[in-house]
Amino acid sequence: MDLKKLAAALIPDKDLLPPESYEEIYPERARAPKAEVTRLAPSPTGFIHLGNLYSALADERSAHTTGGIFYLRIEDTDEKRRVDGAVESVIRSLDYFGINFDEGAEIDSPLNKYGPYYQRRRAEIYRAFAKRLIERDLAYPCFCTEEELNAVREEQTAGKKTTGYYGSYAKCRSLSEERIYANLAAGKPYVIRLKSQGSADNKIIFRDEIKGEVTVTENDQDVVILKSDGIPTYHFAHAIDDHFMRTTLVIRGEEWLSSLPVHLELHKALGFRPPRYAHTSSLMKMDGGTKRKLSKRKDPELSLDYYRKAGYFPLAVVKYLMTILNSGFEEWSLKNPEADYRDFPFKVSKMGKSGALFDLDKLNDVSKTEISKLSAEQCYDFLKGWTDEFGTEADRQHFQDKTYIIDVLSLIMGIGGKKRRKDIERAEQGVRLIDYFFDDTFAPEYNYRFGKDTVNAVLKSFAEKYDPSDDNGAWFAKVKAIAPEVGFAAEMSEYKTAPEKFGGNVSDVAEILRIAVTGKPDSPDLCTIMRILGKRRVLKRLSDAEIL
RNA sequence: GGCCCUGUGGUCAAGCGGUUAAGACGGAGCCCUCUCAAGGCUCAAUCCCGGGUUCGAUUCCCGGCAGGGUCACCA
Repeated sequence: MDLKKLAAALIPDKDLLPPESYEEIYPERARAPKAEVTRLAPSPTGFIHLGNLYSALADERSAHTTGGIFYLRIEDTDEKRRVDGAVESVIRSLDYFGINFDEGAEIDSPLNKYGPYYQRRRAEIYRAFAKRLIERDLAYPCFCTEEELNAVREEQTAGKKTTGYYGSYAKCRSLSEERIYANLAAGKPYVIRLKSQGSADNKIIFRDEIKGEVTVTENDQDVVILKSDGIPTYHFAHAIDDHFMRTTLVIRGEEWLSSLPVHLELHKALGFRPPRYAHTSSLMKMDGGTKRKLSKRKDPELSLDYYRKAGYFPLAVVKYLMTILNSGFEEWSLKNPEADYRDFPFKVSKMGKSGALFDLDKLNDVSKTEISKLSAEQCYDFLKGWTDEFGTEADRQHFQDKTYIIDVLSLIMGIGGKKRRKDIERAEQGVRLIDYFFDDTFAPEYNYRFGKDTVNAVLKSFAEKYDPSDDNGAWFAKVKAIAPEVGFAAEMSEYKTAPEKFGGNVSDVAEILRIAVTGKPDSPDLCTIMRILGKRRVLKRLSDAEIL
């Protein structure tokens, strides 16, 4: 059979470049020996999720800790799945979490010399190589219909055979020249398949950057490389793109491990040296009694929007992911609390081999400590950013008064002091925590644990003694002084030795005042709260709180 | 079902033939304290099972079992 003629008939494109020329068009990158070139290669199917972020972070860190390049390639070979605006959304979402590309689709960079970065725009490259494969008898046309393929699969399943297009099941592999041209003349649609040279009897020992030595079966499947619309499949596009974009390290989910033999054979057929691969274990979730991969449909916590809405600090999400990515990160963070996470010596080889369960408690903990490190200004910006988008009208109103909010936050969060409040995981909690500092959202619940006479006596007595210029010591001395007036112990030690002799103690006096002023039995330092609220408001709240 | 990956406390996990089997989150308790928060201290809790190899296996080998993944003209 005249393969050159066949190739020309199958891929009649006029001005395809000779495949070899691409080696010069996309030369090896000048880079330091250890610098990694990595990529994120999403299909533009819509919104990016936590799994993507996780993977992107591994890519980005691998590139940037080695002085390499991290680029964005769009795998848009499946027209049906395309969603408008998806690319911008990927870039924006990642940017929100502080992850940026050096190069690639929609990235404004002088480094963009390996594009186009959309696979649909690289059609001629794939077709040039497919043509070359046909000429070399490493690929052939297949006219099988979906029905025929399904029938074969059913037969294979029934006979407990390996499913797929291989060996004697690969009918079109041995089509006669006449038959091929007749089909072509009849206008039958066709795909181009790889003519596999492998055998399922052979094992390949492969070194994965995460899993270590992996034993896989050699590929013997005549996989489709060009679909009937002339667009490549993922497998084919991956081999060509990662070669010519000079990717050194392909980091992808472990669901790809099973198609690794295909990729290895494709690289061989194409005459490329394969990149190094790192197959990451996936994020899992506990469902019922068993673990399962986090799912886009079922699990809202997979969506990145979920974290934005809930008001997690973006850096916290990233750091949480870092703790899963490299377990040494957590210990390192503890030793270097002020350090930028980017200074951590990230290594793909240190990534866990087994799928980690997504742990909300841990995320909450990381988020708490990140928020507790914010300056008053940063805290204000963070909370304001959240209220602008997700808060109530009242919240937005409150955040107009920046100086007042900053005073409140400094107190509530303990900013500047030695004791930082460290229980705010999400912006929303922080915003709700300061409601009582505003008259319109002050919603007291007067749940006193003492009777009317005691409560009113405490309230009245304090109102008489109250002087806004008192410092903490003077303020507390006054609170103490009220205790004996209502039969409470002024000293805790005194109370502890004989609790039955008193109706209560100083902390109970403080509790009554606290409920009156903040509307709740718990709050930060009451003295400071009163100072921020101001005399007029304090006195009003004290009298409003009396039991009638 | 075939093939592949994984298997240390509830969770994330160090560990690479000899350890009292780290640490973190979560849980329980105590202390401190005007309450909350924070902080300090203490406690409970782990090597999937069975065979080997070895003086000695969590660690190496084999076999089970369990969980996950994958078997498309989707990526």
